Amino acid sequence: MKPRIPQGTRDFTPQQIAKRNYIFGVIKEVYEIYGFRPIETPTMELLDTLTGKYGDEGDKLLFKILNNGDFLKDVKDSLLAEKNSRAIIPKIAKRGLRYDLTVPFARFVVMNQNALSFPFKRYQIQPVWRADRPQKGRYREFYQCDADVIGSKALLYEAEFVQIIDEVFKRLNIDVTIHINNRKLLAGIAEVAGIPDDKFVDMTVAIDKLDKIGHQGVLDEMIRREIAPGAAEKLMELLKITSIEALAAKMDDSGSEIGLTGVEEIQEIWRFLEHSPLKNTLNFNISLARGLSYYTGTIFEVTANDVEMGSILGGGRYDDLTGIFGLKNMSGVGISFGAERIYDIMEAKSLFPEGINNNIKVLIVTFDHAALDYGFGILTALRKAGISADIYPEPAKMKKQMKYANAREIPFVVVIGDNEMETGKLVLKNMETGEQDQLFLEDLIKVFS
RNA sequence: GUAGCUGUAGCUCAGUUGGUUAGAGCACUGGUUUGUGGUUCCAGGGGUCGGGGGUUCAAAUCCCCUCAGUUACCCCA
Repeated sequence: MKPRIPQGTRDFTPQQIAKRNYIFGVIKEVYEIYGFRPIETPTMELLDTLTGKYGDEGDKLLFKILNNGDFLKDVKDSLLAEKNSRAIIPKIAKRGLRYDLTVPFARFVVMNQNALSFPFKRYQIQPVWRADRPQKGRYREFYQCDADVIGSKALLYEAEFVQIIDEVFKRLNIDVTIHINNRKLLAGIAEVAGIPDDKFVDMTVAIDKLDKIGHQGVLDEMIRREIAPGAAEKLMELLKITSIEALAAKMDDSGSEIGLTGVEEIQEIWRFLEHSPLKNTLNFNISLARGLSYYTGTIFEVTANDVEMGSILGGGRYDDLTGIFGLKNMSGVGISFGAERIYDIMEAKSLFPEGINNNIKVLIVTFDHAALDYGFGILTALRKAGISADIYPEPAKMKKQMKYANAREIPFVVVIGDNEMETGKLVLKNMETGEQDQLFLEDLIKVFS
């Protein structure tokens, strides 16, 4: 049987795990400094919880879990004969794998509201699953690193997230641009341009591609999406305004209340950050839209400078995420780091620091069975002293044991034979320099402590 | 869902206009050395050339179907 893994999934070697944990570690540390606490939710949710939250496209990308037992027993023959998968799925699958961490979080908040105090700040680093077509930087199983604060409309939290983003990428040594926009401002622009509400989503999908396909491309895309050419052209004119002040004036002139609110929100975030300099650039970007339909206010996105790569973080404010689960008036704002893409960037630019691969310190090699017995005692003493150590499990040829130490990138080897057992002085070899020392056990322990 | 590219040893890949017994490097095993690896030398095992069908005296190579991987679009982290 040929070993395989499902499409879009990956194995991780110890070296890769070390690097991933480094990224997760930095993100966690910063989240905790800003007062976020970790939660975890189950891998699977009830399908009811997930369906309808990500649009039709999202529903198709949900992994469903087949019910246990005789799952076809109660399905009517007529339904089976129809071959309508959509209708049959709820009958044979009541659970699905989580698609993101935000919807499970909303459910969590509603279910645990008595145990939480608001504003509630949580972070969550767990894998999610999407039955998407994999491609570069996109997988069917991947980790999200979310932080959200729920139960407050304060724009101070938006400012905090900007600081968090800045701090994380500063620590990871990646130069980024933090793009920020506001859904209300987009609504205002749509209003001024005369784009009807039912075309708003089409509009945002189109203008989100501005960087990629240019002005003409966006215009074509909007017309393809049946937005009136006149309105589309007016919108393109508005998109050319890049300063917040000019947009504020425009919204004021046109009497767009919602647009004005959007501008004011952005300006308030800027005020919070005025006296706290950032390392990275914070960029107001009118063409930033993001697909997710539940955002209602601020929208964030981060791109790495000097690297061809999609966004490495997304986020925003949503006013009514928990409403669907029966808890009204819970405004929240959150972000999600794209750990996989961050990993790829750091790998490509060799940004992982030395020494994050926490390997064992020393390997004991022996010449014969007597030495192996003796060596096992030494090994135990080292481990009791808290030193990460290993022994080659048999007195194989020196060459083989050394090769093994080398392949595992173990920095030191202790050699044990007749001489060492007689004198009690152990040979410690530095595998990098080739230098050797003779030490008693207690001195050996000191070297590694 | 649509389109392009790729499937040859455990891994990375060569294999010419179809032509004898399909190769290399790494990895693995054994020997050489015999108290020292990364950096001696020698030998060895391991392949239904993704699968099926077709053309041909002859197919890894050409054609068709199929499966898988991958990249791009849609959408998204």
